[in-house]
Amino acid sequence: MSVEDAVGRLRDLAGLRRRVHGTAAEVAADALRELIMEGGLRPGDRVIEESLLGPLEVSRNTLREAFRLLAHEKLVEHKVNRGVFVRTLTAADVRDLFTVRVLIELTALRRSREADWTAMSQAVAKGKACARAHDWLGVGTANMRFHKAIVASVGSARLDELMDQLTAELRLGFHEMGDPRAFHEKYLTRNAGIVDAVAGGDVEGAVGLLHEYLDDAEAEMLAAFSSDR
Amino acid sequence: MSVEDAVGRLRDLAGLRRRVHGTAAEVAADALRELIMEGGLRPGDRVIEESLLGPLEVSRNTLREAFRLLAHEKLVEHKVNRGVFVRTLTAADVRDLFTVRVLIELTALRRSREADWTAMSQAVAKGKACARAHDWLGVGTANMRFHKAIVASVGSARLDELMDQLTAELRLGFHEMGDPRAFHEKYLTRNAGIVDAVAGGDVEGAVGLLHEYLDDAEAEMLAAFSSDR
DNA sequence: AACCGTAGGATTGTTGAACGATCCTCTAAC
DNA sequence: GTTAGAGGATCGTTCAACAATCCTACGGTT
Repeated sequence: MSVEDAVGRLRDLAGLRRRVHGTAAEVAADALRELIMEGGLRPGDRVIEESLLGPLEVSRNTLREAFRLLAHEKLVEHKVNRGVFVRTLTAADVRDLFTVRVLIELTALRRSREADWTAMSQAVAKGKACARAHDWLGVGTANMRFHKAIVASVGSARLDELMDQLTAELRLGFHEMGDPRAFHEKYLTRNAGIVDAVAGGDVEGAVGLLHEYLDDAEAEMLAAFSSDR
Repeated sequence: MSVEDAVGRLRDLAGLRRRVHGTAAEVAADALRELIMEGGLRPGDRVIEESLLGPLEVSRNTLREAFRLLAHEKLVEHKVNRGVFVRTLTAADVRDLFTVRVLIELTALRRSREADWTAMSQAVAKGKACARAHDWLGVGTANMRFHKAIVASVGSARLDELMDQLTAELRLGFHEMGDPRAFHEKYLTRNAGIVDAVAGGDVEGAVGLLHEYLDDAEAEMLAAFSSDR
């Protein structure tokens, strides 16, 4: 996406949200977040304040508040006197993210009950639908939703919030990897396997499958990161 | 602490930090955070922008950036068009905080190794020293450090950060409870028991003790919360 | 040619004042 | 007693300006 395209897209995103919610800073942060998720701003890109004042139609102070919000979500990095940069995941970040996921998701899956399984299987179904439509980024989104559903079975608002942040960070890494189909499609069937196992009463088997899933995904991301750095 | 005292303390805190750290917003946030932790601002208190501009010697925009930082740490609540308030923990918050603690700390303790135990026992020693000096808030701080040390054995930066936030939130609740000695002192010996068990090779026994500890602490806090609300 | 210090420009950090928007309170009418 | 509305307090946002800092490119020295 060219810079001009990104700027235009930003104006559209800001316009859409302006009518819906909250403060100007939140609207600006929403638009920027979406642009980053779409790939319009890539990891490592510098985000210059002045270039966004026009498209977002906010003042500099408000834009800086929006930057603070995104910095807390770890989507951008704020370097004093140097500006804001779209976050670049390191191999250490990937390892840390999966360490946390393993710790939380395995325990959450053990605690899950029947009501939680339906949310999980709905996410799998959504992923299959996206795959049939060849919407591979949609498959990735559905995969994330599946894992969020696992964590949601704990019923903790703070844990849900943590998982939201972890998935947002992981998504940054997705953009740096190659073919989205090759990366996302194969995990779809594995998710289905986990649902089947847990719904069939084999909780520990499902936990084992989930652990293998996470280890494999971590290894695949790490391989991609070490190859180009 | 009177309002005038709080304002004076704030000016001192800001002056101390101004020579050390980064941006003005961070300095202001540090000073406010410390004031909240010391009890100079109590849960439910409204924090009016204008009243802090003078003591902190920052502009309104900068102060608002500081508020954003504290809001993200959940130390203050930002209500649109109504201002910022020092956060008040609800019973639901307490339950959620302990749910997360149980999930993370039990797993972390299972993974701990000898190097981690020294950090844990150092925290216990620090707590005993504070108790001898009748510094009951220091005992509470040392208790928190003990639990942070448990989580640190996972070796995850994100988990450490989460634990920092959880302890900061819990501290808000401490201020609302009565006698700090009665609340903190008895947990000191239980921490020591956990260290002894894990160092003696009885990891699962230690995990059991930790679980009981957390359940009791949660019950005690919940009892205090339901009594006055 | 390689190195170093130094302008100069570009960008961020911070301030102060201003004005509109929103909420709360107090009053007055019913 | 309840409701409606006016007024004041406070917040949300913008704008313009200046200070502080960083990056780059230039020129001098070895």
